[in-house]
Amino acid sequence: MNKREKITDPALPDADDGALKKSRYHHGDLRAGLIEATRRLVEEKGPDGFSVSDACRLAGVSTAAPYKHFKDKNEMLVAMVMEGMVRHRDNMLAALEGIPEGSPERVTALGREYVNFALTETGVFRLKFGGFSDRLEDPRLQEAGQQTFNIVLREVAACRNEPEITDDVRRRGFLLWSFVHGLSFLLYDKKLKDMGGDVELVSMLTDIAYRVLRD
Amino acid sequence: MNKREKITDPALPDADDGALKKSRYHHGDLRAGLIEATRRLVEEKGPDGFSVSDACRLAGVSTAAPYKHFKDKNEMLVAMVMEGMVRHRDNMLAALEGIPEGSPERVTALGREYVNFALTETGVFRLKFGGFSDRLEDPRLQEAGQQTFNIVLREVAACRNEPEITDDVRRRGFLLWSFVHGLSFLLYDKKLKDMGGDVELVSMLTDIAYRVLRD
DNA sequence: CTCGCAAAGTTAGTATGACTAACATATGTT
DNA sequence: AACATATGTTAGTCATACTAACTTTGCGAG
Repeated sequence: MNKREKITDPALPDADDGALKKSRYHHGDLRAGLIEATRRLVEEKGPDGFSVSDACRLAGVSTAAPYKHFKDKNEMLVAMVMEGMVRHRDNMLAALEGIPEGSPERVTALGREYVNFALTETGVFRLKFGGFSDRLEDPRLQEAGQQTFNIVLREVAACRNEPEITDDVRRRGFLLWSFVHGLSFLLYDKKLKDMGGDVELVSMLTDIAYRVLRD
Repeated sequence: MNKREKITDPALPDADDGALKKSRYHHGDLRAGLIEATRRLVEEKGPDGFSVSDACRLAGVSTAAPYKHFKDKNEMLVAMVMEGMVRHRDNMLAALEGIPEGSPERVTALGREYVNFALTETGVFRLKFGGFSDRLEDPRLQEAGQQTFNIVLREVAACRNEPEITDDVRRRGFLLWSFVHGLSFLLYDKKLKDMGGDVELVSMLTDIAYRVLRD
């Protein structure tokens, strides 16, 4: 899915030495490079283990370089999470492909993809929802999240044969969201395994969707 | 930014203020004092805004003092969260008082108290479940959480007229936990208000308990 | 009672990380 | 070609986690 090269091109060891050290003073697209480095490190070390210095080392620049592109560490994280949310939304939309309109399977597909993202891009997910710092409450992030939730609401409305997104639809959507959201956290924490549960994720999602979409 | 003074009353140095600081060379119970300071600060500044130095200032000791009682910052947090989990469990047990055995109201009462704790002691809750650092995965914390979940399982079993905690009970309990867990996160993030929802927490809990405990 | 030792504090110092200031180099109009 | 600007660097400040080595205090054995 993601084809990423090394962030800093190894930049061939200057075959013609003697000449001035002409090896790329400018990175090319450091902003993107830093976001990618941030993403990797957050996934690897966790949101609180991440440091700007590490990102700089990964990107191969000095520790002052990021501040030409981001106000501070927090803005780096916000930018990274923002990209993640876009992927999140795209993945959810893609998960709907080929499933007939108005069927509950569309809702469970969204749920599965939600959990999947949370478990795959744990760092992003936890930064966005884990209550890391109040500082991460950027309006653009809120907006992106809202858009994603609207996808769910649309499907719930379709399942309920509602032409509009009514309060009832919103309520059911929120119930489903709560469940899937909590599930994401608990599965990451391995709570299911801890209690010796051998429950299948899909059957659980189907179960809850059935319960919440009915009546 | 740091306008912090000592919180404890500077007057009456010999008075036992029972708070965080004693004026003697030896604190008396610095371990407890530091845990309390940690709790306050985590609630105030958030889990990631917390610093050992701040806790020391609050407790009125030097920045090296904590290391006579805790291995490192992480152990301070673990100790603090541990105390929180005990409160959490006690609160949930207390919430059951006076509600007839085997009634679904007992389950919703547990849910209400769960959410209430998450919203009241946000810092503790997020430290435990927000996925801060893997380092916080102390077996004693896992154990404490398991005990609390067992309270839920017992009530679910009673509602279902099961003498034992069967796989079915465990499954339904887990569904409920997921929901309430996710709800805790979303409510803190104010997602409900953001979507213009005017849904009552209690009615929502009753709703979901009804759906999951039935059939 | 007091002696001495361990527990519990202290000060001073190291290492690392976030961020800033001042300087250096590349880049793209014109 | 030249300058303005974007983008990068080095060097330094400040805060924090943690350690080392010293000091004070409580307390138990003789």
